Amino acid sequence: MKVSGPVSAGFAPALVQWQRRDGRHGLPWQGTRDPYRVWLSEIMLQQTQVSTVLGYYPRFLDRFPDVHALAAASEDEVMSMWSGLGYYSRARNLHRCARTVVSEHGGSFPATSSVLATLPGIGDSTAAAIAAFCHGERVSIADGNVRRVLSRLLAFEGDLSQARAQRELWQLAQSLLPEHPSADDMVAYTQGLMDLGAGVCTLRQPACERCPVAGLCEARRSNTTDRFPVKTKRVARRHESWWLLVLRKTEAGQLSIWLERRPPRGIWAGLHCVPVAGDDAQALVVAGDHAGAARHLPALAHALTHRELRLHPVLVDLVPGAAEPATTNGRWVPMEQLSDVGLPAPVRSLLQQLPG
DNA sequence: CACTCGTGGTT
DNA sequence: TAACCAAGAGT
Repeated sequence: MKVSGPVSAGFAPALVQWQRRDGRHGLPWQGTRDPYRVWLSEIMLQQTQVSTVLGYYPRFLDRFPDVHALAAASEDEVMSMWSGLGYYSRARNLHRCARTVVSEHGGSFPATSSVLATLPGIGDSTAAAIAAFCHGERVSIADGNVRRVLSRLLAFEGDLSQARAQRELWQLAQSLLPEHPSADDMVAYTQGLMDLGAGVCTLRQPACERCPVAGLCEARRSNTTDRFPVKTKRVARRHESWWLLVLRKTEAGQLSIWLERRPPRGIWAGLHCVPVAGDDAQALVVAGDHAGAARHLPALAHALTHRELRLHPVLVDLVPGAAEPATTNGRWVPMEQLSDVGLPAPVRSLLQQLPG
């Protein structure tokens, strides 16, 4: 699967030149070839917008300045720093990857994309990004930006909701790489693909008048940019109601919340959370003999990729000397220490604005 | 391969 | 506003 004609010859040079003049250069993870910093940014940026990562990356880097610091940390420390960023398997794999790099690679990240892709949490696209940015390897990233830019450039008709078409397009991406790039060329080219997708070749209303390769673009020529990328399948989102039992107690002037650890698989796996029940009655069973004091707070909606959650908080203040909650593997966490615990975003939000 | 996994922004 | 999706990977 290759691209021929003027597109293959002109695309990469035009993109590289454009990126150097008009692309982004001031992001916190740019201007370095430190694999740790590049790797961390790429993991955080998976399915996550730049504006969101900007609020996490500097703090995370400050707390874990290098791969050794991250490897030495506990998983709970890592999860607390990741809390709110979502897709928490990324954080667990990040931690595992740091420990693997230290224990099996002498503390240095592998230099090639193929070896990088064997590490936890690093797939083909992330491996390519790290290798291109840090070592100038001639390999293409394969993210959403690339799929959109190239599917328009080539008027690629494959259905990108299918894995086979994605692989096919990735092969085309490989054939569009600069022919004999320097390391700096690969940095500019890789960044250029993302910058073009993020700021010019956008999902809706692409700014073709600002596009450096508009003259090569088949979708532009045929005025069909809105048909690409082709995706047929839709996300099926089912609705569920969850009851969140907020158990609260005061001991020695210390206000605490009862938190459990979520199961190792599924939604919010491994995070801390208030007890979750499938209905109101189950929540009150967990609350035990204090259910009478339960206060039902207004429900809040929380959308995940495949589910639409309706969360029903039930607040119970335990009296001094009351029996422990009827749950296992839970513990009391003082309100002041919630910032040190990995919590789902809606749960953290809920606990921060409880009524007195 | 199809499915699962968070959260926030955009239209 | 419900739908779509963003620097994807693991199972």
